[in-house]
Amino acid sequence: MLAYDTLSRAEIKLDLDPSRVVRVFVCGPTVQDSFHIGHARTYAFFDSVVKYLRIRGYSVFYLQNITDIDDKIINRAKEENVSYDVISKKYTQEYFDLMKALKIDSVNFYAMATRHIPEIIRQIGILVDRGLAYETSDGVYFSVMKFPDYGRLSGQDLDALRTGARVDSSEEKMDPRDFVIWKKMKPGEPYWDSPWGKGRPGWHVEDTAITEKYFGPTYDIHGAGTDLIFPHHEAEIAIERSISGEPYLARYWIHSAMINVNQEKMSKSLKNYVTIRSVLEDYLPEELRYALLNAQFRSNVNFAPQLMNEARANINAINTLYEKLKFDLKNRASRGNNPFITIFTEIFENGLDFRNLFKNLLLQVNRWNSEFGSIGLIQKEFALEAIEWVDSFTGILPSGKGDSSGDELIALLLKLRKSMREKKDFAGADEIRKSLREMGITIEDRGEETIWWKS
RNA sequence: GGAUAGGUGGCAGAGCGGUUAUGCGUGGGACUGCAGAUCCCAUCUAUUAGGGUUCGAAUCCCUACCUAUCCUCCA
Repeated sequence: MLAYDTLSRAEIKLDLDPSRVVRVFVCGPTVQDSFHIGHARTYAFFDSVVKYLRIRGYSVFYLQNITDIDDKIINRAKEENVSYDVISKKYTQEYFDLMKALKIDSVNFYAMATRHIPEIIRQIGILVDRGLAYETSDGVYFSVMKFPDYGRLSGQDLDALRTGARVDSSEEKMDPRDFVIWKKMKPGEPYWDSPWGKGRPGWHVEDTAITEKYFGPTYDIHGAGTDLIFPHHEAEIAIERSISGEPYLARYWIHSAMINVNQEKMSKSLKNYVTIRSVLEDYLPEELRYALLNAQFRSNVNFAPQLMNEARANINAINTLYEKLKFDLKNRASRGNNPFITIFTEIFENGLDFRNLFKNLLLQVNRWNSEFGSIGLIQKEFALEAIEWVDSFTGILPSGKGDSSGDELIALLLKLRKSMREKKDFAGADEIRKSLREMGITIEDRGEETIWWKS
């Protein structure tokens, strides 16, 4: 399986040991505000990648952190005049609700930062003891000068960083590039006790403390959005190597690109922030997943109406064929070696290429449709199985409304409609079709019989 | 200014030295009682600009211009 590795700056073969647990860590969100489709892209992508690995027989432990203490959370709490954890709990819940809605359910464990304070303090202690971090009046900082490899992952030149005008050079930091690993509390702020006084952890150590606890000093795949490469992952590498001596805390670094709106990255100041919730008001979760996955993961995706419309059209085409196949294959039989799955596997593993996978699925859907009347049951079995296989990790088939409580009513209505059509009462028949449509039922006349499904 | 990706038809987006991908959109047709879905055909006759290498370039090299992301919290 090939994938682009940020550290190698090349597409490389992922060498994973099938006899051991594959350890995957993806940076989770800071629970400070509503979540947007950028979050959805990153988490849907890794959700599908992990599910794929599992399909291929790997046992994957997928760990994600949740940053539930942070300046932004504190500021938000101040604005709303509530305790910080009112904010963090509210948005943690929203996050989980949205992930569920998007069928992102492959994470084994969500690690809250505030539940790992002892581990964080332990790591900071080691860094201070070794002279790699120092204390000031407002916190503890990691000294970047002591870590010559800083910048390796992101291709940043340390000297260029030094001259960069936008680096925050305030306070008593020895070097403007140094990053905070412990923030001392200001009056009224939440705090935990530490050898450096009351305060809270900095962002970067949070993740290294968590991954070290569950995975040890190294693990297999570290994922996140590209915007976290610098300084966050750079800092993680600096911290963990300083502690463990292992070169890089993860063997492979996979970063998914950004979602843009009007060709610009979403941001609050530009007011081009598209929330997951707002998209789900108009589109199915599966349509969103398709739209977000349907790109090479290293390419920025511009979010526009056409993107969602295209997703809707394609999802509909796949789903329609899927329903028709299911109708024809009431008694399923497993056929073994499915040639389509073999092809799709090869396509996908060439760079985790969801876009190419979908493209080829669609090409097949077109062929299956055009030959629908003439292909045999075995081919239909293969087709159905192949579609389900793709869905099993991409999650693009509409789940529909699971309950079958209305099925009898639908059958009755269709029977009624059939007799109306026989009597040429097309106005009445169309009225029934229209009502079913409003109930979310799609029907298709096929000679004598009419098939239907929920959509 | 530095780092990293790019600049392909109305839009999205493959191809990475030699068969004018593909999807969406649009137009026409088939099927249907009709509609949708589906299928067929077509359309758009595209490769930022200028040099170069080559028998041959969207694909390699040079120059220019342009765009996005990162260099600050960020998925």
